[in-house]
Amino acid sequence: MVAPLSQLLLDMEAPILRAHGVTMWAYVVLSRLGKEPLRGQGVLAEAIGADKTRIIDILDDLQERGLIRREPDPADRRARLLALTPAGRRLRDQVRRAIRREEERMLKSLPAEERAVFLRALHRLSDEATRAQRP
Amino acid sequence: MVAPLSQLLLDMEAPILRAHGVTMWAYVVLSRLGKEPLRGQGVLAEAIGADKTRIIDILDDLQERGLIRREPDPADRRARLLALTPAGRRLRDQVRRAIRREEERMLKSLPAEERAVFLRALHRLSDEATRAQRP
DNA sequence: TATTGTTATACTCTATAACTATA
DNA sequence: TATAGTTATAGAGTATAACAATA
Repeated sequence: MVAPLSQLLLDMEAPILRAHGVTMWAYVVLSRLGKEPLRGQGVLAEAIGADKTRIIDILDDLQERGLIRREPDPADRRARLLALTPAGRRLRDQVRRAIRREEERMLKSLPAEERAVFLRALHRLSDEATRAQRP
Repeated sequence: MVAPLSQLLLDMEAPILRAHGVTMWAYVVLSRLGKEPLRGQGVLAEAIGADKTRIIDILDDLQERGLIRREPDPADRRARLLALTPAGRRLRDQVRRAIRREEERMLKSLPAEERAVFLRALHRLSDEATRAQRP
């Protein structure tokens, strides 16, 4: 039951992401970064459950488009400091809002009370899931 | 939230499937077939959301191991009739029981009432998902 | 000619190993 | 020497196109 639901969500998100010119992983990166710089691409990759080699092209693209800052850490110039630019934050918020709207639509078939319980349970289980995967 | 949960379920199922000597797709095939023959590999592929070319090796293997019957339909010898053998049904039931046990374990953190609501909502949403994907 | 299953091929995603630059 | 990032390569999974058998 979970797998088809996950697939439906991906299919729902795909046109939204495309309309905003980002791939799924690019959006995941934008969602994880904030105004305050994150230290190290490896740390970011680990945080979003991706390989460090996989996010390089994504970061290249986001940087070229002015959506993230990415500069060597003065304290250790091997590492990169990563942060959203204002434009990156705007884009992330736009996409997030569009996706949330669609999610709301999908949840419309559930009565309000049932929906609240469902989301709470889903939160709990997915928290356990992420914790179980990095023990 | 759904994606990590889906991943956790896959990771949980992997060792069970391996212990019983089946891949995920082989188990999906066994789960879909019954005693009464299903007519056509294309129909089966469509039903489990796979490509018809992808299930051929899986069917070859399951047939060699005596877990399914697979014979030309006398009425139209282009198509194949597919059904579980008794051994196939036994294996499917064993795997299903083992997976259900693990799922119960994962749901233990939810209060009984919450769990019931959660599962009902999940049923509803995943039904809508499968319907939405084949309109 | 159209359809079922099969084979061959190409494409995408992901992981692994080798390389560079800093430390 | 060890680590962060990068590049190059290989592998799994999937989809597309061409083919053989039957209708």
